Amino acid sequence: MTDEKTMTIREMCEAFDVTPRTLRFYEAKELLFPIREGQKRLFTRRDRARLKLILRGKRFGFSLEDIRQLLDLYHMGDQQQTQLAKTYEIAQDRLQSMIDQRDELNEAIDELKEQMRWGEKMLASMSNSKKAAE
Amino acid sequence: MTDEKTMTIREMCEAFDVTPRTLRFYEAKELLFPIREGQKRLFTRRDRARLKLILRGKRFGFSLEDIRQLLDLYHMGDQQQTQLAKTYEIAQDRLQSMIDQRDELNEAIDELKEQMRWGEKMLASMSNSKKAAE
DNA sequence: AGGATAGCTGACGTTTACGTAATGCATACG
DNA sequence: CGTATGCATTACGTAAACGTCAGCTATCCT
Repeated sequence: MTDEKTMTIREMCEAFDVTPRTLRFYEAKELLFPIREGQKRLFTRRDRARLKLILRGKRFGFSLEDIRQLLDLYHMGDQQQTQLAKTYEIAQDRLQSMIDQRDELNEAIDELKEQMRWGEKMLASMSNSKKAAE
Repeated sequence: MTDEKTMTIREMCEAFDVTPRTLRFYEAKELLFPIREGQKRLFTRRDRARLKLILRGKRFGFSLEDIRQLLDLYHMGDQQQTQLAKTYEIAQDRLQSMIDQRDELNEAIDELKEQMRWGEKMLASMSNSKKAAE
């Protein structure tokens, strides 16, 4: 057993800094599949792995629906071949868009740095002329 | 005059692949400032530059409000010093978050590639056992 | 003059991703 | 035994970012 301990909803919330509402919402949208003990949710190692990917995907600006499709790639042990192939294609597309996004991000970073150098010069010259006026 | 030609709302829409509603919405939110000829909007070179940055920001997952603040950095000729300094700070924060995002994106790309190699192996072995069964 | 075309202003509708009560069950605690 | 605590389910509310539709103008064309 590789750390097959389950967590309550509160423990999850503290561990990942989300609200209970968020976790229940993700379950409703079939992004997480906590098991039930009575009526209580118990989150497994698998749920934790998925939640980590969900939160990361969100930081990249992907929608929950986008993320849901990608998640299958990380948990496809029992899939059919055709389903797996489709998932693989989706993953390829997503990978490409992530690479594109990274490249554009690099460009944007360089441009912003450039602008900020300009801003520094402006700040410097403004504080100079202010000193001269005193 | 450095290409100081204005564009109608339709021309903008085709050039940037957005709807008129979007452009009017951005104006209402003070992201764009088209001049008026009668009651018609005329978009300037400045608006085009800003729109390009807006759309890019959106692809990075920034909110319009985030973007609005950043935009000031690119068009701060007539600002006061204090205002400029504040804008500069905002830009620094944003730059850092973009760098963080890029780094995390690189990690995610590597992980996804790894998963896909695994998926390829699965696909291969599944098609093998299928051939063997025939 | 009478459309067709392009743009305008409200104003209400929609989707996404949750927030926020209101109400109910179950268990632990003094 | 009562109550406080933790989690549950409905269900309605909300902010962001537009979509959509109705009704009004100005202009150009024949």
